[in-house]
Amino acid sequence: MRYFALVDCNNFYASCERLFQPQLLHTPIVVLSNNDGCVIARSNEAKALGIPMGEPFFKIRRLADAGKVKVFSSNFALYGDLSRRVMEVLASFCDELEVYSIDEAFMRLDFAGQTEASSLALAARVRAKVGMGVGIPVCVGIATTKTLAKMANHIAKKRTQTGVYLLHPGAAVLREIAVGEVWGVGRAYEQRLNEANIRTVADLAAVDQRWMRAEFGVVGLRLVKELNGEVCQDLEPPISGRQHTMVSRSFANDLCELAEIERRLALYATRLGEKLRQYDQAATTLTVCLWANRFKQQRKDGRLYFAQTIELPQATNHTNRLIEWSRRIGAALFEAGTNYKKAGVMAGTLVPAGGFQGSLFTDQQAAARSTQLMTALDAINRAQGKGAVYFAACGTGTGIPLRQDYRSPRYTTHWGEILEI
DNA sequence: TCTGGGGTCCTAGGACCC
DNA sequence: TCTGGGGTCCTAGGACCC
Repeated sequence: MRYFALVDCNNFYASCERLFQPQLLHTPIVVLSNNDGCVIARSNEAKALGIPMGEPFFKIRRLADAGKVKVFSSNFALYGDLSRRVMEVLASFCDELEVYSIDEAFMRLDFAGQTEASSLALAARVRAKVGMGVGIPVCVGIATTKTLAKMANHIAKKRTQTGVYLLHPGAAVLREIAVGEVWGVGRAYEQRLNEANIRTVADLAAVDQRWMRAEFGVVGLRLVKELNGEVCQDLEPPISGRQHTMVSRSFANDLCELAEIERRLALYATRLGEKLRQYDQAATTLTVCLWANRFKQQRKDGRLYFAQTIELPQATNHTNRLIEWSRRIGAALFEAGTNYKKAGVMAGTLVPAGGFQGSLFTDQQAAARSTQLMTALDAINRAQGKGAVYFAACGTGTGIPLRQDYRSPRYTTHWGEILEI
């Protein structure tokens, strides 16, 4: 029998912070988004205090000031490094691993000839090895489809002491779990399902599939099939097949000047070029997006989102080209008198770098020189630290001003911040 | 005062073609 | 009372995920 196992780190960002400050083991912890905007991770103790996911920080500042909850700015250098270590351990247990997000992965397990008990024992070994080797607590859910494995993981987290669970379709426990907990059922679907008197996972699994297809399309139909043990989603291949990639950031304060927005776009385009070159990809289209501040509604038509896409004359991952076009599109989108809150640059229809068709009019020598320049730029920035060399369009300041009042040290990725004992 | 940053997939509707 | 219809391609928007 082939199974999927979903391994999910418990309260991942909070667990990462705790790993280096073990005295916080039973303290409520929250981790904030960029610019310390809102809560993106909570320890169990913080959840118990009633702090919701996505809560704006200013609403819980009093709790923090009173010492009721320990607050961290997000430290993605640390989380990314610990994630990599967790995934390495998981990879040692199976041939096929799909890293689904920074804190969870699907494993393909072949349990031929194994009993249920020995499967659970394997899951327990995975859990123990990640705990010992990296220090991050995880839960493991096992089932015959990905959707059921997600559900099994949910049960492992909420309803077991062992942190592992093997789920069969039709299990009685599904009658006790709200339909909104199903992977793929968000707020909107949950409301519509409830209106149709479908309230538990078991209700959804038992629903008429033709009705589901008509009401919720193929997405809904797949959900129901997977809940009944019919495989509709296999493991995804790694990221090489990605459709597009994006760099976007909210600003610490609203921006109203084109020059400042162009500078941000240049910075984001720089990062975008790095991402593309890292995976040997090139963009054939480029989109620039601007968001107006939705809490300062100023337009009569209520529009908050402005975007424009262009087809690049030639696929590229060169920072100078990306900056040039980003600024040009940004200037076309910009309207004076609008408070902008966020901007982004997106590369679309990605193709393998080097493999793409040059235009008839491409200056081959200039293109080769530009490629050399990018290689040198990346090498220097790797050696000297991010942002050691950059384009003048990014301004001469210190990069993007980011509010990070509560950031922990980058213990594992920065020599200057290594843990001292 | 202060509200994240990535991604995916699907569908509806418009443009255009014959 | 009036109405073409069927195909493709593209984009915008909405749902979901973490």
